Amino acid sequence: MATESVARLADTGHRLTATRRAVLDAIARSPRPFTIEELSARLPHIGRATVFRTVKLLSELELVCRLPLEDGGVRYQRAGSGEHHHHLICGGCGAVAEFSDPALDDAIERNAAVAGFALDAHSAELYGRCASCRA
Amino acid sequence: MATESVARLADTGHRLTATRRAVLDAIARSPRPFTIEELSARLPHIGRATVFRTVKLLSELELVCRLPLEDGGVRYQRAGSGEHHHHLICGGCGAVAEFSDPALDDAIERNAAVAGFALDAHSAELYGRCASCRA
DNA sequence: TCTCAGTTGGGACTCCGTATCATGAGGGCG
DNA sequence: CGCCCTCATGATACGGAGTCCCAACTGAGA
Repeated sequence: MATESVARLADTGHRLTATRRAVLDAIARSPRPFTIEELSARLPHIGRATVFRTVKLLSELELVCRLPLEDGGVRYQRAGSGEHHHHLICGGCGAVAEFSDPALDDAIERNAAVAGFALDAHSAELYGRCASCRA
Repeated sequence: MATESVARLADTGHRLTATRRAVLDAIARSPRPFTIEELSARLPHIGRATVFRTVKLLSELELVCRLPLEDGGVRYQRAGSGEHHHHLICGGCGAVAEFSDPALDDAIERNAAVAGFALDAHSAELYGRCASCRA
């Protein structure tokens, strides 16, 4: 499961340490978005600083994605396809659905162009209640 | 300049204290988005906790809006029209342009509906370089 | 196997924001 | 106009999140 991640690390000139494999593995078996503290708790033999460093590295490599929550907190999730996407975050159960929508990206680019901005990045997070939490 | 803000405070059952007027005034004369620390530095006779509390209150009343930055930091800005809008944030000079776009909001709502989400809120921030920083 | 740059652990530290609680001051009411 | 209750304030302690530091360790290329 983490094989592409391992390859990505190697390709970008990073070492494949036992620690990094353990972190990748823990992330791979996370059914839902996790906090650093949760991840760290599941890896008691790994230093907290290292968990932070590793997740930061993985998010730079786009192997995990950062989810800013409505309350200002942050969770992480392993990146689905590696494709550009946005998130729907359920305030009830914490589930996260990903979606991509060219129309949304077009709208974003059009507005940047109108304002004369050269776009580097953007974020779009939708907060609500998923279908099962609504029931 | 802060007259509508003053009215809004009174309307929502909050007191018009000298401290709050001072904070509103400092915000009103902020030419660009500010951090709490910057605001606090300009109001040396006002406690830091009070500045935090006041800005939080004003953002709940939608008199100021919260700008999550690309690097994870946060700045605030007095709310332009009070209308729903999104932000274009320049990584060069820190300028912030606001825009509203029904097409963008439609795309957001459509995606939430497709996923079966009841939407509470959303955020969309665009990061880039403004026209003058590109020159 | 040797070697060294990259990695790790863990504790100290910074930053941002909140909680606590005694004191002070709006503003409705008489 | 002045009282009084409630809300607001300030100082400080506190808490969580993330980073820094540095000595010890370990991949992986030669």
